[in-house]
Amino acid sequence: MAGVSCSACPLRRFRIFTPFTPGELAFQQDFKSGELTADPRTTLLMEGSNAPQLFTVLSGMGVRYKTLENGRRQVISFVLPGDFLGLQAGVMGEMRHSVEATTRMRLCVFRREDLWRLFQAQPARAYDLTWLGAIEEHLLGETIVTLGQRDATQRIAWAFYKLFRRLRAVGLGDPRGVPLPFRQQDLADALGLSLVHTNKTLKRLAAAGQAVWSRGRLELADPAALAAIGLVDHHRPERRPLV
Amino acid sequence: MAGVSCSACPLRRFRIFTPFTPGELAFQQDFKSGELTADPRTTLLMEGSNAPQLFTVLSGMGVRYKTLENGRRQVISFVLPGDFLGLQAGVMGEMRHSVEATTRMRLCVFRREDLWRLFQAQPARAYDLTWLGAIEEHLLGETIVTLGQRDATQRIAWAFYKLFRRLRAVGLGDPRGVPLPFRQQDLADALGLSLVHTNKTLKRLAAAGQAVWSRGRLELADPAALAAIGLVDHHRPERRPLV
DNA sequence: CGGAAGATTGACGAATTTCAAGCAAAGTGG
DNA sequence: CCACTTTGCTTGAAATTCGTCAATCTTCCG
Repeated sequence: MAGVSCSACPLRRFRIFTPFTPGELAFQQDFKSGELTADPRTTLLMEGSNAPQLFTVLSGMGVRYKTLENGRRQVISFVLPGDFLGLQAGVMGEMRHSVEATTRMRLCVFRREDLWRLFQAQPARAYDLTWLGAIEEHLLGETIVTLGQRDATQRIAWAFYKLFRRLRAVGLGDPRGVPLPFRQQDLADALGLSLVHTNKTLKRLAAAGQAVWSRGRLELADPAALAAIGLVDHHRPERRPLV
Repeated sequence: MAGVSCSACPLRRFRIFTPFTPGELAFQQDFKSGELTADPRTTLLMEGSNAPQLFTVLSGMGVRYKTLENGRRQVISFVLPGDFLGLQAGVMGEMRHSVEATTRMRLCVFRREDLWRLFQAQPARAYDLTWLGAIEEHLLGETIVTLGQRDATQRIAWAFYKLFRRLRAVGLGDPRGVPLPFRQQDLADALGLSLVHTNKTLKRLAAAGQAVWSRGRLELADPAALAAIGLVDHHRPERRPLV
């Protein structure tokens, strides 16, 4: 699976090769590279934990989620290559949601102290980080709009379109389709729908020839048409020139 | 209405008294103080605009919202004293949602250029800003969980409890209740519910003696009980010591 | 081959939306 | 000060989306 170069990490200048307590996490770590590999199902960050690590996703995918007392799970967002993980814990002191690897993932690891040193010594990089945060905040805002105002078909169309664009932007897939290694249950939990209703809506989208998602691959006949169904708000966030 | 001191602005050292084009916005501005007053219904930031201003809310309340092509509106979050507005535009170049004043508001104004100068010269303040961003991101994540997994009663209980806590934290109201000058329609749009269903659910909460919201004031008999109904995740974000 | 995880389907019920009025409070102009 | 208007709140009934239950099927893997 293609990925993102480690040179894309906002903190790359401050990379520190943090050894983990052996067995502390089910990670295999390559100390030479400062990278880390996580197997599918591994919890990278756990809600309530005071994780001292920050990650940049180099390759692989996962989910951020939160579990309620009543057992229901909400997937807050899908984690794709290029995403930055742990800023919340880094800055608030504690994760308020969990992050789990869906596929095998490669990650670039930093320590929390690096974050503060970054702000002191590399304002441009700190600004980049804030930019990443704003992008993420924007995505969460759009997700709120989706959960609040769109019906099942629109939600799925919206999600498919956004995932397609995000994945294409990091070089994955081709103009016809992208890898999407999640379960229907993950999508249902992300969109606030039941598994059954998600399944039936998926079926309808496929029957209509608009989107086929099977065996971990999402194929879109006409992304623009799907965007229209999902009432997608077109906007390409661009890096704002400093000043 | 009580408020927040301007000295709480993360950018206070960089305050610049930006004169607006007269009549450009329906604002009354006090040039001497670098503050700005917005009347109810005034749009502070508009979706799609390239607003050169950033604000800290000193007093008053408003809503962030986004309107869909189909006319439906989603309130992304309620804007309370102490909130920072416009970071998205400041860093992404364009607002992706609008912000409207509900009550009369007092704001502290900055220019976008100040943001970059802040990162260069005041790393601690830049860090504060990132901290604010992380808090906001956390709130949006919780909102997603609410819209995705909670039913109408739980959503309203959750919203009431969170608003109560946030308002109390900035010194508004008293242990029995807080000012909440929004319309039922605003709450409905924030929680992804219809006005009718919101109204009936509010009625039930009031009849059960759990929360009474009328004439702009929200009274909670027992905040903890309401939190339980709303399955609220207890957590008090604290300022993380640097390093 | 057997087991487990995930996908699929139909039937039924519950939560929520929409539609359609009517009511109350607060402003506005004469 | 009073019609008149506007905005927001309230209520009932009908329509619908969506969730739950229960079962079956498929795929994958050891």
